[in-house]
Amino acid sequence: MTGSRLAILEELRGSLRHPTADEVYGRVRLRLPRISMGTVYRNLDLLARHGLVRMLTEPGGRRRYDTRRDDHDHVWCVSCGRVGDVRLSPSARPEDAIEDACGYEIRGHRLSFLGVCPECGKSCHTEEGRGGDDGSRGYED
Amino acid sequence: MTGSRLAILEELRGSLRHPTADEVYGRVRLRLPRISMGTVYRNLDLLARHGLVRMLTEPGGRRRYDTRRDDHDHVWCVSCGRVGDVRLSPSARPEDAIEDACGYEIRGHRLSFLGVCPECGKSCHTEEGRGGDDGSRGYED
DNA sequence: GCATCTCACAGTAATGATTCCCATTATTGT
DNA sequence: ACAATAATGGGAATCATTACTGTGAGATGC
Repeated sequence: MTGSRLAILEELRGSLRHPTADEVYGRVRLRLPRISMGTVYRNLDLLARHGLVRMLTEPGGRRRYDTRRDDHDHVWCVSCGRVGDVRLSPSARPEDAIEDACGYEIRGHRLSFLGVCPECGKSCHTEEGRGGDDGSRGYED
Repeated sequence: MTGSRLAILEELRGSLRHPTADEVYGRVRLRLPRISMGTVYRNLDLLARHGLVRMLTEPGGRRRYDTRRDDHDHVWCVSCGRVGDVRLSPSARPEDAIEDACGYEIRGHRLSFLGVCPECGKSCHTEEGRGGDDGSRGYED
């Protein structure tokens, strides 16, 4: 755990929102003025890979980072872009419970599963993890 | 509905997968060799805005397009990147039902809601749709 | 103490996806 | 047909992210 890595993690933890890499860069630079964008990306990726932060992909493609590690989902404001956290009770139908949980007026949702397709599952069994590609995106969310 | 717009929609409908803009471009260019990337993006966006296609954002950020208009969710293979469609019965717990529904070995999911946050909801009522920004991403998914 | 090794780093160039711009071309209404 | 309007092609610009390269700081061994 190097100095810049720690600074990145701390800034991320101190942030209420779910900052983009660029926002993290801006904050960390106040402490370490010589830090570079590459270092921020490298460390965010590394922290995500080790499960210390969660990487989110916003509708549109930009990435955001989250230090909450418990199981929760997200609400994106289609107007201003802000991101909130939500926890749903397991039995509730998402759309029904969500408005109460976060106060947003819900317009829709995205539900995507990440997994291994039957073809890849087969080749994994025979080739035993060809290329280590398997699960390389498991830290994304 | 112009010629290129129709060609884009037809190629999209003829595609089994969920192609990226670049893949759509490649296919449409076989028919209309002079079409440009800008036209593809402009029309995909326009078709999405009108609800004729659905825009997806893959983990990592690239966009894909889908012509199925019924309510369904997606499975992404973390190994090869292919995307599948799934329909869940409304009462089922996603993770439990999903493996049967698509044959993927599920490693995780992304659930995000798109909505209008309380602050934006308030200013909408008073300013009545300031800038038409509201809902500009409502066609995303 | 000194040579060496290694790793993270800053700085910068390169890439990939998407958007913007503008002169030209197609489409539409009359 | 003709003017008004909208869409297009081609290329440049932008944005987010990744890759490359040389440097320095700290660990390791002698």
